[in-house]
Amino acid sequence: MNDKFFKLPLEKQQRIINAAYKVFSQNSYKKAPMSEIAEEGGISKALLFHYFGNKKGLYLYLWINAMEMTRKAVREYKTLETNDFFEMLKRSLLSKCSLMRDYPHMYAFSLRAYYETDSEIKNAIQDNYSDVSKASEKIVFEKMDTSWFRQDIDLKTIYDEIFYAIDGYMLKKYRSNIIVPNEIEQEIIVLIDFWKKVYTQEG
Amino acid sequence: MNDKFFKLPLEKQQRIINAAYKVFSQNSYKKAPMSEIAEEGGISKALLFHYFGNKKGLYLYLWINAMEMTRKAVREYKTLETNDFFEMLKRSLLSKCSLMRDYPHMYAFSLRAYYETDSEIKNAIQDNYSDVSKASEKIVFEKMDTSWFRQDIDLKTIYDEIFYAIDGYMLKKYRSNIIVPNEIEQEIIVLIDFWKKVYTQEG
DNA sequence: CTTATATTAACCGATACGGTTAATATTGGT
DNA sequence: ACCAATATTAACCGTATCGGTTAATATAAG
Repeated sequence: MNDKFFKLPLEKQQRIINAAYKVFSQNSYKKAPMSEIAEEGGISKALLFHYFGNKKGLYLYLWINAMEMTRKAVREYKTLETNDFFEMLKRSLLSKCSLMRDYPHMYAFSLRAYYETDSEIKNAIQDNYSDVSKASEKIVFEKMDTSWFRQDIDLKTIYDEIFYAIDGYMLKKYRSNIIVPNEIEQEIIVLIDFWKKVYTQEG
Repeated sequence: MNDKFFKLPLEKQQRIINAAYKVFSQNSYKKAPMSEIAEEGGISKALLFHYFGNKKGLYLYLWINAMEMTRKAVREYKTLETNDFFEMLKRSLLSKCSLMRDYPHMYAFSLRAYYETDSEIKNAIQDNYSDVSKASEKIVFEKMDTSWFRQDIDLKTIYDEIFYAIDGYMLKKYRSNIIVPNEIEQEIIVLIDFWKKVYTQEG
């Protein structure tokens, strides 16, 4: 990792790492070509190696960067500072939308990286990893106020179902190849309101 | 396409095309290697070319085969012969589970193939394509008995949400790399019962 | 105009690709 | 046991692409 990268204009930095997020999110580590990243980012391949040393260096930077920014966004949106389930869900998802505005393919990259099996990076990645989703799931079930929920349906199933739906929704967006954060934000809000209406008791 | 392929033992046929479904579902058309398919299927690469001519031939066979089998399963499960939404949903999903039993990666392949952009196959694929999901969506909204649904929430949102959740659920299963159709079938039934309870009126 | 820095075109050896071919197993009839 | 037909593959071919380097060029700074 060459520190000169950070002296580039921010817009150029983002263009480069977004290109990398995109290519690495659409291909396995091994089959994601550096040349494709360079082209997508509008720079030469040589410059990519100049900044990040080698392919592994770039990948690891992307991974650490993704985790840092995710944690930062969760903090900024005070995601964990409520015990209202739907409020927390909304903050969590809106924080992800804000990230998506700057880094449209970061979310897809993180998922793919987490399941990456290539031995060259698997170990390096899991060292720097903290299981965000499992941690948040724990918080929901231990600290959350669940008295507003319908009593006749299983809370865990509700929780699973909502996160399946979010994943499926995002998958559809990625498949369409057109990421419009404002649109996503709006549709996410509609979905959350929908869930609140459906899963909580009237009154 | 060489007709001798069909004279192979059925188990061997399935092993080969399942290997192909797997590799093509995990890589783009261009980056899915024939050698990987051969290895995964336990045969030589030369034999693969002997049966299917070339890469494109294999891919197109997989595509046509997937559509045929999907249609056949929908028919066998009498999916469209009911106007109860949840019954239809259940039949539709269970028919997919039955396919998954023999061809675990066919569903993922179909999705990826549908969105494939490679010019060499894009045209050929869309010729042989009938939009199953859009057609079924139309049927739901035109012929379905919706009087049992809760009146206070939008039907289209319910429909979208359910299909997001199914996609997300399947995505999770594929990412875990362990496809157990019996388990999936059971969990799908739980989800459908869950939705029925949540989205229909009491009484 | 000169030096330092940013950037890239061209290149390199290695590998992986789609596809072919010639040789080897395997089968089935006699 | 033999042979012919068929099934299957190892080895090969030309080409494209890969990660990574280098030497040269463009740009900026003093």
